Amino acid sequence: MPASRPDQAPPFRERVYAMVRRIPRGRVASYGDVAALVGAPRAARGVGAALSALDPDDDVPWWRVINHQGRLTISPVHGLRVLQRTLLEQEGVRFRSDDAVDLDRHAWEGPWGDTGQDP
DNA sequence: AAGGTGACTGGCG
DNA sequence: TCGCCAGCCACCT
Repeated sequence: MPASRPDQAPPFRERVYAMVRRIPRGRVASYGDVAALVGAPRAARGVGAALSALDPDDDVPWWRVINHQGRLTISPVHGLRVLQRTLLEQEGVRFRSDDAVDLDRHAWEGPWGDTGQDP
């Protein structure tokens, strides 16, 4: 048996993608929440960087990740911010008059109950 | 290999 | 309550 396993844990980005894929339709999570769920509670910016590196073909629901205030902090270039809002609204996510998502109503509580696995 | 960047946050005035 | 500032982390030259 090998004495060491340096590559046991998947790369940061892969863990982020795997977690974001588990966010249910019509729900949202903050960058910080996702970071904490993948074991890097201070890497909120890293989550944003990981999502910005996604290809259009990837089946990762990146639009369900917003900032902790419920606002869309994605770069407005290329119409991405508008796209994100459109996709969320199509899933039934409601925005308040101040352009923030109603977190009390749509915030994802985490993977608990998703598969019955407790941390 | 060292420095710069960004789809973040929390703290402070 | 709101805006600004500095800290943090992963990734790319």
